[in-house]
Amino acid sequence: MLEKEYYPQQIEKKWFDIWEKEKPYKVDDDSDKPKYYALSMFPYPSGKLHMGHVRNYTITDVVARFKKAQGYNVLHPMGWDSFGLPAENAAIQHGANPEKWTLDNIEYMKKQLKMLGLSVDWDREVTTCLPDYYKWTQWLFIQLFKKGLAYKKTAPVNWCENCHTVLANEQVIDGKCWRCDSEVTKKNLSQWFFKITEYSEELLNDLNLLTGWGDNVKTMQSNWIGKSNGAILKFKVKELEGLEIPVYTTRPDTVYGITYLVVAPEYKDIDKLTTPENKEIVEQYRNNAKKLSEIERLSTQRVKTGVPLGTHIINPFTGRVCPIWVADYALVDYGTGAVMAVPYHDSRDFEFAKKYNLPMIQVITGNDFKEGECFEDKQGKLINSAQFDGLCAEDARDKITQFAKEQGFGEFKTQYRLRDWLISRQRYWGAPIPVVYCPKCGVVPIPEEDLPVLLPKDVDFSVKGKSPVETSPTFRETSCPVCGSKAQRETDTMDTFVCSSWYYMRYSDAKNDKQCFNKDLVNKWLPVDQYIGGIEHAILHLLYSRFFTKALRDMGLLDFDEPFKNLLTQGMVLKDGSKMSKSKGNTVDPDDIYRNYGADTARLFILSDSPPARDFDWTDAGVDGCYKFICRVYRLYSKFQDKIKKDYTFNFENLDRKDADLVRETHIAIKKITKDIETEFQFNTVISRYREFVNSIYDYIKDENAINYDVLSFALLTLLKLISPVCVFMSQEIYSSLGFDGFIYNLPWCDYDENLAKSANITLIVQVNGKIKDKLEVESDLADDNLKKLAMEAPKTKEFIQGKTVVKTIVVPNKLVNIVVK
RNA sequence: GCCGAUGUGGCGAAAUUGGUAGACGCACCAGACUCAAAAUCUGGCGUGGUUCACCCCACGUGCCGGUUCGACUCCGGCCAUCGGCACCA
Repeated sequence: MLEKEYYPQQIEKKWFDIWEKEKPYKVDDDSDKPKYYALSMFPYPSGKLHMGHVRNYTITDVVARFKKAQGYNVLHPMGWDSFGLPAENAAIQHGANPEKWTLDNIEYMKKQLKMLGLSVDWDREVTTCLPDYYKWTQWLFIQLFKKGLAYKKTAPVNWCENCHTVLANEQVIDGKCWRCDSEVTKKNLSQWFFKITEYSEELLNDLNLLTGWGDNVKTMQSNWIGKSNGAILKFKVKELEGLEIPVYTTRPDTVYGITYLVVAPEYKDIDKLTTPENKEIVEQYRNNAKKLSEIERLSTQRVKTGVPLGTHIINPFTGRVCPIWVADYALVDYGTGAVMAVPYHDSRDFEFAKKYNLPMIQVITGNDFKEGECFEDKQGKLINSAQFDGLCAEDARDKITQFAKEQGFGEFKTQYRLRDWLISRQRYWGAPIPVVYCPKCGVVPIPEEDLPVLLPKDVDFSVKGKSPVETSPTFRETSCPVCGSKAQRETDTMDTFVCSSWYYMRYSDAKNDKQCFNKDLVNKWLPVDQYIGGIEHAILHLLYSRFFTKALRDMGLLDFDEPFKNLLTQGMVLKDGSKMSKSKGNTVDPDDIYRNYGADTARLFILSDSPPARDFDWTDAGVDGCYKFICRVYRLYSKFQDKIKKDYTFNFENLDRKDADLVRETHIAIKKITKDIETEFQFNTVISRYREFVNSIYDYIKDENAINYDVLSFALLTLLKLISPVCVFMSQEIYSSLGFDGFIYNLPWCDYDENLAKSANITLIVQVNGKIKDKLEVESDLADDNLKKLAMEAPKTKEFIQGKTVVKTIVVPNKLVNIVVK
């Protein structure tokens, strides 16, 4: 029996317990239904769920339930991105154990997720910080290492002093650490990298395959990869026999305008290139450059500086001898670290040349050319360029590079901005990098049978200035797996983004203790059909995962090219116009909402108002409104629970007008709601349709004596299924109370009849010269001639066309008639 | 500077893809019920004008222009906000 009023707390608790026991969401790998993989970006177990999580997982859950109802075998898993700095910081600040801290948080948040009513198969739960998972992260590292895709090198890397670790380029935002916002400096260190650059071209090209991704994310990735086409040109050094300086340029068409050459302060041959007289000023300049922070160094505002080295290059095209300068506007890690300077046609060179009185030569001309100003036009014509004079710049770029290639001092070159992914971290709470350093054998990976390399527990978090792993008295000293002699273990751990680059594959075979996953299962379930999460991972996680997929494919571990077929980046949850955050004090605790309104209200509200991709403004009034709506729906069923017929039957042809209209409304509701979910997951309009449909039903029952209970039952039972993906607790409660067995989750989606999914009457718009003059209620599906006749005969039409000539009449079936008069 | 997204009532938004602009909701206003309040139900709600009971007219989707019988929607040119990239040669 349904209560008269709706009490979410009792009802939700009841179904929480039943679902926990009966596991209706367990997935069957062997089902012969078509598969559908719905995935949310898994959470970091920070302590408590926030509204961003609620929004993310509710969207995915509704998608999963809808697809299930449509007959798919749906995989909807959940897990924990559970390595990372906050756990370690809690350890340092409060003396907590990172593992306990993390697992406690997981336990709490897991309960919160279950209370939200997610249709998750918890038997596939993945926790990246547990050895049964990170064993396979380590195994994958070793496979990458064997393939040459994981390597160690000494390089200038990003260092965050506050977090006391190195960072990947992707984790440096505007020169600052992505986590703690403190300034990042460069350090020369030996670190582990993944060779993501090996896949630059494919990562860029395959963006075209991702038709289910938004342009915003694709452009961000494309910008990040930063492909440019140009040439390498080699310049002989006049004073040093045999030494050449290669430069990378996208403007080989301007070679005849070179007047000097610039190398970065860290350029490798800089000592050789410096004459004894210039040694002192060059040393001084380089030392100053070293002191600059990344932010200062990369600022476009800064005045360019530099000093001459004293040596010169010979331009092979002109024979011209040009001085070599060191200047920090040249970057050591892009191109070759050296730049050919063409002041007339590059604004940076122009600024520099003006400051130091270096000569300029014009080699391109065009319409907008102004004497004495930098001219960067890429479409102009060449002048002062010997046999290339008169060519348009675009052609000249190819011809000049071709010429250089034939002469042996140049070649075509494609350059990418993307750098290799730095994955080692000097921190404790991560997967240990599974290698040892042997004085005889060098870098040796741990044999597979010895995995996992467990994180040591005997560590001291209070020691400053080094990784806690290094404080373990037992971890570091070991023996070489190859020769058995004394060796040292790597104490760095992996970036957490390594763990999250393959978790969605593990869900396909989460409990496998023999392999990272079975190949058939990963090929069966992946690619992910719908991935949903925040835009903040547009580059980081999504790019790394794409790289992992391609690398694992090339190792033969799987057979697809892209991990995520469709991507929905949901907007932020705002309160009072700004992002919910603890520091602003404008957060809303999901627990409070559960307690006061129930999870169904939270689910309904977070989907209402705004489309998923846009930001969503949380308001207390909005929550109230949704709660009222849920009660309004519930009352319909509690009022008619004795009258609702499970086996309703009626013949549409024999129905009264009023009853037929409700049947039509019902078909219209199915049609529109289905369409709105299928196209772009427009849940805000789905919820509008619920309300419209409920309003129609309330209209229908106004006259209690005129109710046809077969028709009403049809409407109410349809509404119940339509609303069930969103209001999961209430719909289940009503379903069971009405005497149905099992879970409404397993009930198929509703079908509709196209002929009945439209109104019997339409409003015909009558326009004269495109302006609305009248609206007529007419039967739908009338022939054009009939509509025309009706429109012409309408009294208002006559009034407006009187004394004028009808030039033409446009009829849009079921919509309008436009009469054009003169 | 380059690239992307967005721009519609007091607010969140909708618009069958070229055909009634503002569905649905929030807020607000009025009425019913009540001793009263809450809850619930009914109705109103873009701007201006004219009459002021209802009708009618003009304007209105960031701005300017174009195409069309008809434009939030298509085309051209701008502006603003947000986001990404950027001394990348």
